[in-house]
Amino acid sequence: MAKTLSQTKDIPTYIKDPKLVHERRRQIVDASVQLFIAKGFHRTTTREIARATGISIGLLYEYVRSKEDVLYLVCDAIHAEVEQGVAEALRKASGGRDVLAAMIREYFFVCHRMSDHILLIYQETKTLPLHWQKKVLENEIRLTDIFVNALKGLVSSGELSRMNKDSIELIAHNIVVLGHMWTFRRWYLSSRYTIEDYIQIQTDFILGKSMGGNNV
Amino acid sequence: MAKTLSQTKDIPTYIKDPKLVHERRRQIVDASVQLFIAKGFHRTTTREIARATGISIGLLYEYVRSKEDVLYLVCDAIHAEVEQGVAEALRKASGGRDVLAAMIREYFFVCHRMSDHILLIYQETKTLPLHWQKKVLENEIRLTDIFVNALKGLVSSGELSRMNKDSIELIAHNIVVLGHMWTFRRWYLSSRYTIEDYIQIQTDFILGKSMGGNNV
DNA sequence: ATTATCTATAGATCTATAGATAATGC
DNA sequence: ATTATCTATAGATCTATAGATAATGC
Repeated sequence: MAKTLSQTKDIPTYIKDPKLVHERRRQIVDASVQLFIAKGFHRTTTREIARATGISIGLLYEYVRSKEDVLYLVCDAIHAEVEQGVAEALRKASGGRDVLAAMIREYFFVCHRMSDHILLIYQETKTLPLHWQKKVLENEIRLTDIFVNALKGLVSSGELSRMNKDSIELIAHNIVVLGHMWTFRRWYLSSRYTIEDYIQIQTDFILGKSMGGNNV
Repeated sequence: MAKTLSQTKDIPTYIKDPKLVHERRRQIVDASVQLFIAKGFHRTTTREIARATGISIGLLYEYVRSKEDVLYLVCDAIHAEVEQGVAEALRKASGGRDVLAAMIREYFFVCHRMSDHILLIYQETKTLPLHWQKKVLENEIRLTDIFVNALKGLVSSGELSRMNKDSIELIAHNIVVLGHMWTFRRWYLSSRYTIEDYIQIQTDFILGKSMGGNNV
């Protein structure tokens, strides 16, 4: 079979029908996410992936070139889902008063919902080939930039006090990471705080309302 | 050879001399840390560990029962080093005025120095057997508690404004995690901020000096 | 005589592919 | 006739151990 190679979404395949590629890869990703979350990437075998997807091992390798390709597809899908969740959350948050608090709230709920997925990214990013690590990290920046822009808007509309650009950017990173913190310290935090408590306290912290009164 | 089993530091061994066990394991850990940081746990083979340690593969298995034992030893050693670094840092910080800022500063420098090691813990904790995961997480809490106690001291001496216990605890977690953030976002942050800048901005943020002026 | 160490390898994977077969569309 | 799929397996590991040898201390 003199296969010809078609290119879809960075990963080449021998399957001709792009629709089919899309669908099958979605199935592969859905099966793999579960497996990777449960056992980690390295302890999941390609046979398990094929079995959970409902296809043969041979067919799996028509849709990806390697197990690492699967990991990349998984990371990419998770990011897409998070980004979509965040975009929607921010739409909800905008408009009302106290926009920043609402954004934080909605974003933290996304983290809450997608805990396992975010954790997986933290664990396995380094497992990817370098050029894909870069892609994952770019995704992370894109997410942060959403908050950077929101913060800038609030500053220029006077709802937040003037800050230099470096501070704004870093605070955006802080918000993103404090959302992630709920995922990677959840084993401890969730026994002490509900997600509602967590959001409440963190919002005060981020807005400078906890420590504001220090006397130094 | 009817070997008898001796127990050292949670991991049994057939080697009788405890001093030797300690020394060899230190060698194994030193070699493995490097390898795990460079290639990750799963992509490092036991043969590589033995070779890098300067012992045979057979001898390696006299000092540990499994590759996972090595990972646990590594995680434990890293935590000991971080904790020692932090303890020393906090000693330096205490006494002067602006204790909290000094603590943050010293702690962040520890994170800066031990970037790769902290990152490794984030990546591979989930790889450990459950009862060791728990141990690693307890270590993490112990570290956080150092900050909890420091914050409590500052509150009771009036240097920080009154806060409820939940807030204090969570802020301690925040400080710890914002230190870690420098390690897992370093690829991005270090191109924009020096560690000094980072400490400066984050300290203001934590102390509520960035956003304090928001008008809502 | 006991403890520490090494060599050689069993046994168990696991990824990826070659070659055969089934399904599809002109 | 072309595309999609499956079965069977080559080939390459990798962990862990058995059994042999060297070093140590009484």
